[in-house]
Amino acid sequence: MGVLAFRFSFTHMDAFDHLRNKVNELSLMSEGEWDDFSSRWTQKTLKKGEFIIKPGKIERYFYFVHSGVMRAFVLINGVEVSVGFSYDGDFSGAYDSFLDQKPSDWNIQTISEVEILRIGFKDLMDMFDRYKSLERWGRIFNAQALIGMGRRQVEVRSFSAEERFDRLFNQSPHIFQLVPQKYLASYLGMTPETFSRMRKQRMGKD
Amino acid sequence: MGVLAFRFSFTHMDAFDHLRNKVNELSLMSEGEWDDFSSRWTQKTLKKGEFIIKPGKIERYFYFVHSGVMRAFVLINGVEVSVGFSYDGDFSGAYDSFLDQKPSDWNIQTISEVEILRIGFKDLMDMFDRYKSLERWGRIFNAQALIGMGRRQVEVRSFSAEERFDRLFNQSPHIFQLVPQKYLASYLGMTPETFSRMRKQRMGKD
DNA sequence: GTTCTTTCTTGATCTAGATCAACTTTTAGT
DNA sequence: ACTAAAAGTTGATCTAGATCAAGAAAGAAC
Repeated sequence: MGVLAFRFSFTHMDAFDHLRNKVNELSLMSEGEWDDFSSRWTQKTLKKGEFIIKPGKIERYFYFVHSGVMRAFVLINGVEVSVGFSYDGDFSGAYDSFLDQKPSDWNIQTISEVEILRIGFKDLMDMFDRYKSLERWGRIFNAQALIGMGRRQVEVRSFSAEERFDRLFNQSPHIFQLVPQKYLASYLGMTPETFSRMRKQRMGKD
Repeated sequence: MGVLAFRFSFTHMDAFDHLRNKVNELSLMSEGEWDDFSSRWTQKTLKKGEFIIKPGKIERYFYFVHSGVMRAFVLINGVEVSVGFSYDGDFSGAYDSFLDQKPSDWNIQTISEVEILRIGFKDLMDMFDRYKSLERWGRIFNAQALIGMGRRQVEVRSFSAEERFDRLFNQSPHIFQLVPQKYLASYLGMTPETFSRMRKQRMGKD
C-alpha cells in the first residue's frame, strides 16, 4: 500500500512536472506563481476513442497531454478531415471555441489511452489577469502555434501527395507507429488507398 | 501651404489613430502607455511592387497596414504560393523570422501603393516587457491569427477548387477588385487558367 | 480461440484540374 | 500616344490521385 501510494503520487507529479517543464520553455514562472497556477489543473485519464469536444459544444477546458495521442478533425460534407495530432507534451483543445466560449466546429478524439491535465476557462483567464509571466507564455505559445500552422499550410499547398508522404515520413517517422494510417492519409490530404500504395512502394514489409 | 500642412498632419494622425483603434479592439491601453507605444512606430509609404521581406533576410520590423494591399508568398521549386493578403487595418510581417530574428523563407510584397507604420524588433519586445496590456494584446492577436489560419487550413483541405472559388467570392467579393487574379488563383490553390474559367462561368462580363 | 467489425490492400476505372500552346487584353514605361 | 511586357483568356490534351469494388489482415468483443 505504501508502494501504491508512492506510485500514484509519482505518476501524478510526473504529469505536473511535465507541464511545468513545458511552460518554462517559453516563460519562467516564480515558485509562488507556479503553485497557484498548477493548483488550477486537474488530472484525468481518457480511454481510447473518447471525445473531448464535439461540434456544437462549447470547449470549457484547455488541455495538456501528458501521454498518449489525440487527433483533431472537422467533418465536412460527411468527410472527416484530420487537421492535427497532439502527443505527449503538447497542449490541445478546440481553441477558437475555448477563447470566445462559443460552440465549436471541431472534434478532438483520443487515439489511444491518454493522460491529460486540464484547466477551466475561468481559471486560465484568471491566471492571465494575475500573472504577467503567464500572459507572456500565452503570447509566445500562440505565436509558435501560428508559425507552425503557417509552415503546415505551405506544406499542404506546395507539395504533391508523394512529396507530402515522404516529408512526413522523414520528419516524423514515429507517428507512423502511433497513428492509424487512415488518419494520417486524411492529415496528408489523400485517400487511404493512395496512402497505402505509397507506403508499399517505400517499405516492402515493416 | 497651410492646407498642405494640414493635409500632411491629417494623414499622419490618421494612420496612428487607425493603429490605436485596432490595438484597442483587443486590449485597452492607458493614455500614457499609448503615448510611449505609439512613439516607437514610424510611418512609411511603399511603392507598388516593393518587397518588405525576401527569403534569407531577417525581418526587423512588425508592420501595420494603414492603406493598400500586400501579399505574402513563398517560392517552392520556382513556383510562387500566395499564402495571404494584408489590407488596411491588418498587421503584417514575416512573423517567424521576426520573432526569433532568424532568416525568413517568406516574401512580402506590395500589390499597390501602401502606407504602413512599422516598429522595430527591440522596441516591440521592450514594449511587451514594460506593459502587461500590450503583452495581452499580443497574446490575443496571435490567438486570433491562429484561429483564422486554422479555418483557412480547413477551407483549403475540404473544398474543391470550385467551392473555394465560390466561398471566397461570397465572403470577400471586394478582394476580386483589389488583387490580380493570378495571385488569387494561387491563394485558392489553382492555376490562373482554372481561375479564369470559373470566373467566366459565374459572371459573363464585369 | 472464434466471430464480427474495422482497417488495410490491390486492381480497374474515371475525372478535376493541370499543363501546353496560341491569342487577346491590360498595364507600365518612355 | 506608342510600344513592350505582363496578365488574362480559350481550347486541346494529359495525369495525379480519386473513386469503386472486392478481398485480406488485423483488432476488439465475447
